[in-house]
Amino acid sequence: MSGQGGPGAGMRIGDVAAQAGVSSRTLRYYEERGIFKPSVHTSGGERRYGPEDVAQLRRILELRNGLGLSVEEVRVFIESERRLGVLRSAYHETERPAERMELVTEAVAIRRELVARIDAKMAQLGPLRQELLTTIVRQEQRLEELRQESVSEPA
Amino acid sequence: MSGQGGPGAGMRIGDVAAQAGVSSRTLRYYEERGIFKPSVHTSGGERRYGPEDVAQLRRILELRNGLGLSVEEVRVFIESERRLGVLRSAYHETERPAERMELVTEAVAIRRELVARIDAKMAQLGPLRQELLTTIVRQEQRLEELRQESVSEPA
DNA sequence: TTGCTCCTCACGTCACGTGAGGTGGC
DNA sequence: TTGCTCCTCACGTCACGTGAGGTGGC
Repeated sequence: MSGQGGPGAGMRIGDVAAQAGVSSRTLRYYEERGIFKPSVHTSGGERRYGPEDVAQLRRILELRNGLGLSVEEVRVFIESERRLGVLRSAYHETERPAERMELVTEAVAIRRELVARIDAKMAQLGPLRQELLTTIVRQEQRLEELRQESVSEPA
Repeated sequence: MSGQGGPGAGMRIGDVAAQAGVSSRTLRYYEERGIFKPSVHTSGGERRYGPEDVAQLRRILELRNGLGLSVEEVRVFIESERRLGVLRSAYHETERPAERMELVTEAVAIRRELVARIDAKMAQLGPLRQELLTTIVRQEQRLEELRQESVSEPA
């Protein structure tokens, strides 16, 4: 036992937030909205986050930053992942095939929709990037011209 | 004169909004924040938008949706484009080379930063997309298995 | 004991959504 | 004249930001 490197167990909210590039307030807000809670609260009332919590947070921010999902949309996705985890651990036991098929079908639909969103976003980003680069190249040529002018005609 | 196809000149706010996939409120809000105003107001106080306005709006939404820029960030970008337009039209007249170089340098910097943002976003989206697809394939295999089960073992 | 971070209210802000009540245009 | 859309307040909401005032832990 021990060798955990720390006092209690898990990281404090400020460290988790800083590492993820968000504020402590954001983590508390996510907890309030039911999408991200710490595995442990200390007796003094402080939140402590384990490695799985940190991984979960990374996932949430990936969906938020990359796809611009709302907190509610993230909640639906996380919920679907959680239910699939339950399903996997109870693979051939309690659940009836019909129920499992329903869950998996729903999960596939959610993921398909996310892929569609990603594709739509990338279809926007590609041309925009290309256009910006073209403009940059053109403006750098203009800069070079202006540099020549300001040398040959100083005042 | 005339042959414009419409009564006054330009589109009404509801049509512009619907075509762009946003609400009228959003357009009024953008006007309030100084990033998007109609070229004409009718005597009755209604907003009328021309084709250049529609193109401008498309650009704004591209930056908002694709990159998640705030209204203020969009304003800075639009402002930079506007000043470059002025610069271009007054190419060899009023502006001194030093001023022009300053403006162009600033514009290049803004665009470089946007390209960097796009690259960062695409670097996030690619792997996420791949992971979702992998999961989808795996879950569809599971669905097929469950289908087999529900046939061979109906009750 | 002193800092530092944490805690819970609670009000502020950004980007709109959503009526309330009234006027303009085909 | 009747609908429909437009107008301006103005309050509501979502996702946090930002102190206010107080407690916990190295």
